[in-house]
Amino acid sequence: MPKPVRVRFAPSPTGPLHVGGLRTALYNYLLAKKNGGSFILRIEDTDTKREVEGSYKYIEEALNWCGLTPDESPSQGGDYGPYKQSERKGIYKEYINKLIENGSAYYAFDKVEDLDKHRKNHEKRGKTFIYNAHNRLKLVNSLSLKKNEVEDLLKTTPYVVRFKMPEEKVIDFYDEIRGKIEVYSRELDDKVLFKSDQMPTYHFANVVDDHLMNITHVIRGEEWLPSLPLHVLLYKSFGWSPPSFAHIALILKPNGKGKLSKRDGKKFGFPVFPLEWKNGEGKFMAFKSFGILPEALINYMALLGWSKRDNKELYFIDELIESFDINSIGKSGAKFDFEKLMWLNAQHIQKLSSEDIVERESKLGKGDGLEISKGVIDLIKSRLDRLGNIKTEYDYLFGQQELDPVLKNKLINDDSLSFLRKYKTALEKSFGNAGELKSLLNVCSTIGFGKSMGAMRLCLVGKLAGPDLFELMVFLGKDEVLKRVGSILA
RNA sequence: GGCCCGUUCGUCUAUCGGCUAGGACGCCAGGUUUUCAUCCUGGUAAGAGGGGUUCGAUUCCCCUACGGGCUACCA
Repeated sequence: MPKPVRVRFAPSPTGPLHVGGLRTALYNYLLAKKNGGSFILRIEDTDTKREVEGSYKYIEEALNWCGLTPDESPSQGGDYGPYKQSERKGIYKEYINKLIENGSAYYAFDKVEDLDKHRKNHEKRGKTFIYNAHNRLKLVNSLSLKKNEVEDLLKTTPYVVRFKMPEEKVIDFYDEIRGKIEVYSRELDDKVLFKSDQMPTYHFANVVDDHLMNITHVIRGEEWLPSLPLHVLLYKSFGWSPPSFAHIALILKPNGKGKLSKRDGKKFGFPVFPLEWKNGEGKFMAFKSFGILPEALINYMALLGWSKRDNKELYFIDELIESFDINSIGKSGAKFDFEKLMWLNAQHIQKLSSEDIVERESKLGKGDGLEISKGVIDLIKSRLDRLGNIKTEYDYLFGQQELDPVLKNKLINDDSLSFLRKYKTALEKSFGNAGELKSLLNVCSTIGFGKSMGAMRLCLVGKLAGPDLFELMVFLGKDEVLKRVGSILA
């Protein structure tokens, strides 16, 4: 029997979750659900200095909003906890000692400043300083010092634990997306596994946790590809069999210069975070408050770097789970295209019932007291491509608006006023359904149907936009229509 | 600088040696809606460059260019 699929999304709590992280989470989630497996959220908070208050809560809420709810997480717990690395210190200590005992790792006492100096000197000579077999005996560590010196230093000075990278070895490893990759161990360094603050580094904690949590597939960003050989070697040093790995390409800025970053939202004028986030730099736009549906975001993120041959574009989460295939993930970085997201958003909105839209609007919590009725949505649904802007975009459905002065100048004159007067009088007598209102306008029209409609629309809307004029009249009702026309005539 | 990954319409992508290179977004044109939006129909536009391998390369190999990532006691 194959092992149950267990995948994890393992962000660091250094700020809000952005689209790149979200897509990584999504692919993990899809793989898990496709195989009836588990999706685990693990928080990698081994760098206490970079931790940002509120990040964990944000990540959790963002995943929930998108429907990517973990099966195991710090707040829900599970059989493999704790799920926060800062709470697993004892475990790492135990496992690092195993590596030291079996000769795969060693203590190092070099000062940070000394290493920096070495790096700078090498750089000056156009070389790269690599802490590994070529120079480790010239540095300060348990391989170069005598046993008693090491014991003394261990008691008196801060130390780190480094991985003992093999000297000359071809390391080959396999990535599900990229295939076989080969690297020479002499290009790699003796990475720090355990820091002087007694915390593990990413590389070490990640491998230990993935193994202990029975993770079967690691799907993560491409930025980790260069350290995959190290990770593979770590598994070997423990005598563990590694999970399978898939490194997905990064999401790029719309102009193609570098990976999409936090600040790009402001720069390009669209959100990059699911939920709102505030920090010292101010408030960041969010997909949610911008009126993007979570299912549209998920649909778009899935398609950014993954697709089926069948040309299908519109996917719901269940269909994504059904169709998802790790081998059809693309290799190259994709630029974030907000226009296409908006298009998908409109498509998903059209799939919603008016009642659903009303409910979603109310959940957006714009808290201005104005309620959006089902009638409003029925009237404008086909033209909606986002939520949250109905009251500003369709303000005339909630009250009479000022006429656009330019249009007023152009469309309101003696002729159109005389038509409006005639139509108003007729409407007072008979205000029927949309079809009847239309025929009635035709009867009253003295200046041509188009012009009449324009004048009437301007009275009701204030500009030349919006839903079908006669549907709009029915929606507003007789009194309101007469009032708005009357105020122009007055 | 070194190492690793990548490169098909403007953008997201399909193609896994036979291509008149398909779809979607965008854009343009036409139709429906006597307005606008929606919707429908059509159009626009691409395999970075140079070498191989092959009867045949977008597809396989090499080089170059370009893009991206890594090169920390950050993840």
